[in-house]
Amino acid sequence: MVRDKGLIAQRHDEIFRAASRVFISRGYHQATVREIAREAGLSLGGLYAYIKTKEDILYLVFDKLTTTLRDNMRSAIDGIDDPVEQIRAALRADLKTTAEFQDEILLMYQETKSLDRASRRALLAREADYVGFFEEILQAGYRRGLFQGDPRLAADVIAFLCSIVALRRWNLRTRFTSVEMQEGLVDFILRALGAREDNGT
Amino acid sequence: MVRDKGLIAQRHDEIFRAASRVFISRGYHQATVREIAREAGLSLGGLYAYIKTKEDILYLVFDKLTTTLRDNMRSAIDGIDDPVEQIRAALRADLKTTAEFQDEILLMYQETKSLDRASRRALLAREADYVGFFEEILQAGYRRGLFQGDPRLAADVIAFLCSIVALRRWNLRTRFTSVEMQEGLVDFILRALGAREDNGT
Amino acid sequence: MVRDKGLIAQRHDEIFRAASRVFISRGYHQATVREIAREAGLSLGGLYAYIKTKEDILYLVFDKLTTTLRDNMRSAIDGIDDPVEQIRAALRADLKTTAEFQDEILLMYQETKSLDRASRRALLAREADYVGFFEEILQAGYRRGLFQGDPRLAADVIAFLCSIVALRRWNLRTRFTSVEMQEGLVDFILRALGAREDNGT
Amino acid sequence: MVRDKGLIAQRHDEIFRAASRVFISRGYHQATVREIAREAGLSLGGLYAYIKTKEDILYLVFDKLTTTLRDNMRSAIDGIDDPVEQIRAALRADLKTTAEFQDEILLMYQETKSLDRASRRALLAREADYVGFFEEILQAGYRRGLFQGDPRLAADVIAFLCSIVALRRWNLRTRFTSVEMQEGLVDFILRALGAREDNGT
DNA sequence: AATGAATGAGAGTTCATTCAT
DNA sequence: AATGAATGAACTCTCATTCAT
Repeated sequence: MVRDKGLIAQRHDEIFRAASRVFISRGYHQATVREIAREAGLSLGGLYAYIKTKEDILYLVFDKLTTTLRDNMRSAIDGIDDPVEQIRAALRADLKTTAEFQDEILLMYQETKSLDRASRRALLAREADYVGFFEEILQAGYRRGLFQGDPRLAADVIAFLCSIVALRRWNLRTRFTSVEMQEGLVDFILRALGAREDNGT
Repeated sequence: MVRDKGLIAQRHDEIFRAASRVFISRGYHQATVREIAREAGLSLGGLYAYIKTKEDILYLVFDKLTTTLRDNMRSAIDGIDDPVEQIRAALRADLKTTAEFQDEILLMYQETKSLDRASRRALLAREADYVGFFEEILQAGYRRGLFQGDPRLAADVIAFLCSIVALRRWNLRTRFTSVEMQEGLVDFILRALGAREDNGT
Repeated sequence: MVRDKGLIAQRHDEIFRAASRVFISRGYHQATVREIAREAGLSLGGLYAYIKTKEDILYLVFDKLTTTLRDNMRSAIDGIDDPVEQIRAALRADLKTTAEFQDEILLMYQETKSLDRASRRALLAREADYVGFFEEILQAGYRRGLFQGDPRLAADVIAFLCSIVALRRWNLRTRFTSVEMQEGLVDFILRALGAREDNGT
Repeated sequence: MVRDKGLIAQRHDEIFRAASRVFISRGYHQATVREIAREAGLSLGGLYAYIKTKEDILYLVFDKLTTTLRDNMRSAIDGIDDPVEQIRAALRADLKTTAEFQDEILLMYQETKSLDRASRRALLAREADYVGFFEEILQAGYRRGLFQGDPRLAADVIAFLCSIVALRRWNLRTRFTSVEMQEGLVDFILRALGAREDNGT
């Protein structure tokens, strides 16, 4: 309905931010489109000029989020060669981003099911890609004898483990500081990988 | 409304089973109380004789589930003394139960937020108890020098990691068999714990 | 808003054509003003410079249509003197025009009710005028003893009967060719009028 | 949703009556389901226990109407043998019923288009059946040499002509009494059919 | 103790119309 | 004279819950 590309991008960003807040505080089903419109500073009809359905808003939120996660990950491992250092950097980046967007990530675990088939598939494909980052690093290290165990499974496990920060926050935050948690997790994972220093041999 | 205790227990069990099926296949919000009543073989009014709100049914489902998980865990580690063997048994039990109730566990992660404050707290307290099983074992092993790292954090991490079976099934089941996954996870975790054989010294 | 009379006439014609297409294919209520604007090659605001409400567009369509019907009728009977031949010519003209504008005529029967009181009255007055064409011919023939029955009622009946082509197309077109239908109707009506050749007496 | 068959039949009848009134006075699109519910003495949700969509209500109205028309027609020609007398009886019955249900019949012409494809087809098939009543009579008379012209076309024309009472009421009622109109139409049609008395030869 | 018809608040969505640019 | 983004009232439909029977 609205033609102006720049305006659409700007509004989508506003809607993304407003919807994230509303979905996080009320949940997808409890949230009303009216609330999102109000939070985004739009009228109800105005909001509907930029989306087709309520579900579209949810997808918009997830789309922005996964794009951010991927970009953060990419720049974190850029320029590092040693697989062990890459894994360390990737883990820290993931844990940091997960901590930053813990509400959004929790939302994603809770509400991916509310997307239609096509959107859900698209989203899960992105998630699988994300696991791919870890897998590539692990495979490279494995070939050089730096890691133990199956690198494919480890990639899935590691990617999942980082989300503990978001999914078990209710429990963790009463027991550990963020630093304890992040360093503890990195150590845990590096031990699990049997990581040894790359001495170049 | 209904007084007969035995009847209440029996009906609750029927409702639990029916509601699990309906919530799992349709999601909590999409599921209607009518559907649950029909699936439980009760009339709508009849169902309301045993519950007060729709949310009650959700809590009932989670209550039965967490009870089952705890009981399974208890009997799994019963009679084993060596902490490493205990952890191994606990992990296998958890992974097995998680695989068996993967739908229910996924539901619990997705819909705990739909409970009211009090029910949510009660549920999370049970979850924390569950982590306690792992923690006790790890503490015992740590005191004997069998494990590395912080046992408190490790307990949380391990308990969470087992739920990967339910939460990332969409990805894992296309890449691994259940046995690969379960054995791979046990190995991964034992390496992370730096587990060494208890030689009694 | 727009002052230029020539421009107004031209735009009205474009709007009439666009709106006819849209109303016919989607129905008056289903049609949106946006669609009409797009079909007319105007912007939404642009369209509103030439009409005041959606209903105005409907009236415009009916106005153009009834004007065309009346003009066609006038030129069809122009220059014919014998009432029987006049009736024959009028019928053929009406049937031909009705077949040509069957969609528009169907629309008029369906949506006249959607006009406001004043517009509806104006439209029905034109329709009554149209019946007048037939009545004048019949009255003239009746005075010369060429027709039987009440010429006033016959006029209404005949005018209505021609619209069968538009209103019952769904049924007729599966059973008759256009020529069968048109000739059959003319014969039917002439028999009903008890039409006899004007032998001048 | 509601199980009780008797109750469903009774409510459907109430809904039919209420909806007829509302649709006739406001038109299908202007009418709201709330109005229909109120007019039927039901709550909004209560109404929806007996219908699935607003369109269902429209179909219900048309269904009851066409059933009534057909039944009236059947009993009108029952027991008459002479085709001319049958046609006369059929015409009178049709004109009488059409006059009685003129609002409903006008509504049917206006709003059949608002039904979905399947319902529309079902309705038009009933209409075609109705034409069949006339056609059978005409064919029988034609074989005995009592009528002129194509009986198939005549059947369509006659069936349509009777609806003039409903479709052109706005014009006719200012010019004729009901009796004038009905008798005038019967005469018009019998002349058009070239009907002659059946003298048994 | 059981039934299921009834309630009505509230949801997502559409679209005629306006008006700042 | 033209544009199209914005408005918000109004619509259809759903469903947790109640309560007369």
